Amino acid sequence: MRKFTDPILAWYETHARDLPWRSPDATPWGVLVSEIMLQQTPVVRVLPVWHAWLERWPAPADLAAEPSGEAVRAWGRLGYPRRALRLHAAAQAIVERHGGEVPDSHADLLDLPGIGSYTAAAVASFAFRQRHAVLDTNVRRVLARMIDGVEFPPKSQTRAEVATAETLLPVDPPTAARWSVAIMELGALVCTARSPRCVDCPVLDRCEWQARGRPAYDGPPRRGQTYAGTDRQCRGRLLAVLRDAHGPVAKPALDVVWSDAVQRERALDGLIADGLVDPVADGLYALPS
DNA sequence: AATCCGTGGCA
DNA sequence: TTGCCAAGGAT
Repeated sequence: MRKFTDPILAWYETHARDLPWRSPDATPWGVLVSEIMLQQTPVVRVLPVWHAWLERWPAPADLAAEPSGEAVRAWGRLGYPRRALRLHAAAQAIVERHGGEVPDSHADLLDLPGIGSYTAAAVASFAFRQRHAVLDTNVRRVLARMIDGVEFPPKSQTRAEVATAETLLPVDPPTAARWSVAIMELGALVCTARSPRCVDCPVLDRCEWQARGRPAYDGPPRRGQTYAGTDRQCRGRLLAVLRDAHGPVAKPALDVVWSDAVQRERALDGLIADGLVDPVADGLYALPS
């Protein structure tokens, strides 16, 4: 397997981006925050929010002491604001269960709100230099191409993918951790979803997809997630009003951002049910306290 | 297992 | 212009 790992590890040494959560100064909390923010959100959009977040809340206890609505507001326009709520809940859980220190075990990380198998493996690897198979969208794509010779991985993660990732994982934990970030970086910078830069690939001569002539994806069609007109867009607009306001907002200020009353009420109810909005009084709404 | 959940940049 | 996609998780 070193025929794959060695060239990618060497490539990473010279091509890795200088991201703040990879700095030796980064704390486990900083790594955890970055991983939550990076879920489905590009690095360039995360960077400024991450800096502001860590400056304001340098430790889990700092965030845990704040109302959850402050986390939602500081989240800004990163998207999927339930992540902010879960990060706040995770901070509280870290204080209550782990004395305010981010736990270093995969199982304890997995028990935290908003942390699934990927994020638990990522934090254990990147913050604590442990050995875990880290399977994100980048890694899955690299493995699909390099090993299986197909352009894209299956829709949902398979056992075979996990087995492949574990087979490639170097034995030495610190080396495994570096490998995990290296193959992710390769997927992010070179083995990209669209227009991969194969000429810059350190394992081009070992890539099965390349050997087959880079055949186009022929699996089941991707479902296009139309956004315009959805509840998600409506929720986004409603929450933006509350985020940009200083205090509680009266109902009419929410009504103006979406014309379909039925959908608007459904979206608002959903936000309340999710804990993202607090109906503080008759006709008044605010971010949760 | 399939859906839902934001947002913005880009080819 | 618009579909695609970006370090997923919860239900």
